Order: sequence, then structure tokens, then C-alpha cells
Amino acid sequence: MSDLDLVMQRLTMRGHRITETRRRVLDVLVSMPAHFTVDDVLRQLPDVGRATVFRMMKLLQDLNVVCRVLMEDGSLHYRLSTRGHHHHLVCRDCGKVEDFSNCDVSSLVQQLAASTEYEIEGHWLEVYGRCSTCRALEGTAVGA
Amino acid sequence: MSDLDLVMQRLTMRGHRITETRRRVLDVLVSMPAHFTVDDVLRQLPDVGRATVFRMMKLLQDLNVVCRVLMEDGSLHYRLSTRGHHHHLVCRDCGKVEDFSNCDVSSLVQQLAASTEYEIEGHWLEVYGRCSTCRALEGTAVGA
DNA sequence: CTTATAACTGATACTTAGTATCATGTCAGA
DNA sequence: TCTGACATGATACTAAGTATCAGTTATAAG
Repeated sequence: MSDLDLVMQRLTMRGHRITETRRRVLDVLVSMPAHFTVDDVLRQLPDVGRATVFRMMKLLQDLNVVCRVLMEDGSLHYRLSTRGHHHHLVCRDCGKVEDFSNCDVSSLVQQLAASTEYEIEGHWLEVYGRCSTCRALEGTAVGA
Repeated sequence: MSDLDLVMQRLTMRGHRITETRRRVLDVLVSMPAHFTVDDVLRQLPDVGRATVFRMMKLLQDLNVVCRVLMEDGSLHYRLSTRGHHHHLVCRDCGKVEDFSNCDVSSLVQQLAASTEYEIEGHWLEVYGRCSTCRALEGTAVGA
């Protein structure tokens, strides 16, 4: 059973319907690069409505199929989610996104909880930098 | 010398001018709650142009006077910045925002740098939870 | 295999956040 | 006080997302 079928199954399990449009959007999503916008998706599916794709992205966020990435410029993109809690390491040159979940924010969170008396329920962490490929490229660039 | 004067000084030092509008916007900013939107500011200054306030917010971000807060719903608000690098602890009930800078993300960052060969240049961390006040309130609430 | 209906769709219009343009106004240095 | 670069406000625009609504379709009950 393919990943797409799994998503379909999760949809029906939640009382949602499997439609041709949803199938087509999902097909496009898996072919997308590291991160994308709704308009990227729409460009590949000109006959699908804007609202439909936005509705679907919200659905897929609930289902943990996609998540949002906060870019360094403050804009939010979408991306296929690895299952469960994770964070993003974003290359600010090529835009590549890597996940990591071995985040030891937990100790920080405990520390915070103790010092502030907050009941911590979640966190959002994005790390920005430059991937090895982009660093290598800069080494060979002229103007660098 | 007041905080506002300090900001003015920083503006002139960077070659910007002190205008009546800027003074008025700054006055409003310091009277704002924990976080706010540009429209919150505009409501208090109906005769100031939208673009002007947005321009000013960008300027003030450069000057480290304000920063942006990512709310749990994904919307971005502004807030007066504590000087320098820090993160936000946001109460999802009352919206209160606290800063913390004793973040030991540095060890995490080092770990990431080693395992991914990224050159890490920055990070964004927001922690969500419920402050002690809101937790206490829930204890007394009926429907809880 | 029908059929009823709740869910889905696309169009449209709207909202919110922010940017671009441009003619007018004004700060601040010479 | 003059002057030009900087700042302003109006306007129009873009981008991201939501609301509404009439028409379509999946699906499950009969």
C-alpha cells in the first residue's frame, strides 16, 4: 500500500471522502520540492480552485501529512511532514530543508517550566544555516 | 534619557530622521500590550498611513526595538523587544509573552552542526504553554 | 441499483499582512 | 533660509488565507 493510499485511508477514517480532486492534489504534493506554497500547487493544477487547495492543506495538517516551515524572511511555506514531532533545519542559500527530531529541547523546556511556572505544551524550533553543498560552492565562487 | 530618546538617537545615528510621526508611533508602541498588530497601532493613530507604520516596524526590527512573535495559530504579531537575542514563551490562554534568553540551544546547535555539516547561523524558538495565572483560573472554573 | 444527503467543489468576494509607487511635505545640514 | 534627500500618506497592488454559496459527487442506506 502506497503512502498516498495511507493518506486516503486516514481521510476516510476521519469521515472525509476520497475525491478525484484530492487524489490529484496529493499526487502533486508528493512531487513537490522541499517546500512549496499553495500557488506552486495551483500552477500544476490550473483547474483546481484556490479555496480547495487551502482547505486541503488544512486537512492535511490535521492529519500530520504536511506541516508549515517558517522561512528566515518570515514567510510560511508548506512541506511534506515526517510523521510526528520534528523541527526544521533550513539552508538559507538553496532553501533545502532537513528534519531533526533528536532535539533536546526537553531539558530546556523543563528548565523553563520550573523557572516560569508555565505548563509547557509545545514549541516551535527552526534552525537556519548553510548546507555543506552551498558552503562548498561558495569556496569556488569568484566574488566570495 | 528615556528609552524613547535612546531609540531616536539610534535612528539618527543610522542616518534616519526624527519626525513627529515617528515620535507618535513610538509613543503608542510603548503603551501596547505584550503583542500587537500594525492595525492595533493604526487604530490609535488614525491619521497615520498604513505604509508608514509598516515601514517603521521594519526599521525598528533592524534597530532591535521590536521583534516578531509567531503565535500558535501561525499569525505573526509584533512586540517590543528586549535587547539582543531571545525567545518567546507564549501563554495560549491569555496571550501573555515572556522572554527567555537562557536558551541552551547552543549544545543542540553544535550537535546539529556536527551531524549535518550545516554551518548554523541562527534559530527561531517559540515555546507555547499556559501561565500560572491561567492554570489557577481553570482550577476554579466550573466547566473545567 | 437507486436515491438522498452530507460532503466536496470552484467561483467569487472578502480579509489581513505587507509592499511598491509617487506626488507632496518636511527635517536638518550647509 | 535654502535645498535636497528623506519621510509621508494615498493609492493600488500582491500574497496568503477565509467565507459564502450554488452546483456537483461520493457514499451508504434502502
